Amino acid sequence: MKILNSMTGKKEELNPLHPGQFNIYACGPTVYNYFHIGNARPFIVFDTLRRYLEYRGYQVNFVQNFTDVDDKMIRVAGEEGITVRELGDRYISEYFKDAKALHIRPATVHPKATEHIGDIIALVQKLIDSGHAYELNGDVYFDVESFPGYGKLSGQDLSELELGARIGVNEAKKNPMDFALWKAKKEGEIAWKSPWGEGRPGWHIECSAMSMKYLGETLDIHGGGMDLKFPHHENEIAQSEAATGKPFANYWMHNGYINIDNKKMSKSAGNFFTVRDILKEFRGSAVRLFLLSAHYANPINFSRELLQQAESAYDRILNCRENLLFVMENPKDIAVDIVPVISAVTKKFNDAMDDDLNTADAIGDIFEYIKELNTLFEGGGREEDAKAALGTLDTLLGVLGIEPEEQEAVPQEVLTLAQQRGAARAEKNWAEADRLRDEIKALGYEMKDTPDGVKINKI
RNA sequence: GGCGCCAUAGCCAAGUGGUAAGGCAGGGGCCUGCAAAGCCCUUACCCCCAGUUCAAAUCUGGGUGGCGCCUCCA
Repeated sequence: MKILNSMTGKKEELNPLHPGQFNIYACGPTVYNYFHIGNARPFIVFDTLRRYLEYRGYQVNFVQNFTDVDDKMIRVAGEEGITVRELGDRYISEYFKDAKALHIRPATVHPKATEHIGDIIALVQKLIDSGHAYELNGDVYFDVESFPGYGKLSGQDLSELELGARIGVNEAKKNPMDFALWKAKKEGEIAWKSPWGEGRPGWHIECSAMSMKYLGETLDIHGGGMDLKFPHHENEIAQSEAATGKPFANYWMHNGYINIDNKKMSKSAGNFFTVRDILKEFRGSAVRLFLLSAHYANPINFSRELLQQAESAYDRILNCRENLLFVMENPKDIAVDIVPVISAVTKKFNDAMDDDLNTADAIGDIFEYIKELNTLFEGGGREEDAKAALGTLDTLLGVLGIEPEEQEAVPQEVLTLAQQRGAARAEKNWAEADRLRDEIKALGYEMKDTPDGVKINKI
């Protein structure tokens, strides 16, 4: 498999550090609010990467953190009159609800910053001891000039950066680009004891401390949104590599933004849609189909119309599944040569995914497969063939996290009406058949008559 | 100012040297008592101008338009 490594800007063969196993770290949310669809993109992209690697037989250790203490957390908790801890607990639990609805599997570990203060302090101390960080009135800063590779991920040159950089609040910093590893407590703020007095961790250090704790000093893949490339990921590299002297991550992956009217969606700009709200109107699988319909690194525009298109496309998938299910329940002794079709789609799908996780191409392959199945099974078929076809379809959809939700059972009342309609049709009593069809529709169900029987679906 | 990305049909979107996947929407047809589903047909001067090449949507140079990072942000 090849992956576009943001560090080198090139597509590279993805080889794990340890055979058969991938250690992946992805930056998770700051839990001060529901997450929006833009936040959801990396969750879904890296969940899909993880699913694909597992499908290809790798064991994947996937770590995604929760940032549960920072300026925003403190501010919002203050506004709501609750503790930072309470705020974090609330939105972590809300995160899991939305994530589940989007079929984002829980990570192997979801570490919280507040539960790793000891690890963070140890890492900061190590950086001070090795001359890469310095204390200043209870704050601790990373000395960017002590790390020669600073800027290598984002392609930024330290001397150029200084031109554009805002002058640091703390004029005493050695370099304006020096960033906080530890922040001294301000009145009323949550704080932990440390060798430099009471305070709390800076944002960047938590990811270094937690990723290395769970995945080792060198990760296979580190992922996140484009906007984290600088400074967050740059800083993670500086801290981690300064501390260990080893490469921090072998591959970096960055997903593109979700835009509204071609402008970046962000909480600060106020032009965002929460996943919670979107899920009131659209199904999780449709949202996933929408997000995976473009390459992960490209920007994608968000609109209701586009989501509606994804909904229709998803219906096409569901219809195919239903048709196969129907064949399985009403088998005919007509052999379908399904094996070559299955191996062909599997190969095409794998090739697409192997090429830097080209989900758009992979989805196209699935739809081609669907068209083939619709044709092959049009006149019915054997149960085993339909079962094999459906199994492959579900496997491939599963890699993309497109998983049909459990359907509620059709009520007996509707089944009875459907039977009556069947009888009326047999007698060619069309008026009665139409009446029953409308009655079923009024109950929220849709008829699909076939020569072999009746299919019933909830609308 | 520095660094970087994008431009393919009405709407999305693959394709990175050999004359354009797929989905949605529209039109026509088949099937069908009706409806639904499905199938077939149909819609592209690949932003512009040069250049390289037997051959370019694909490579090079120059434009034009749009976006992002450099400051919390997925």
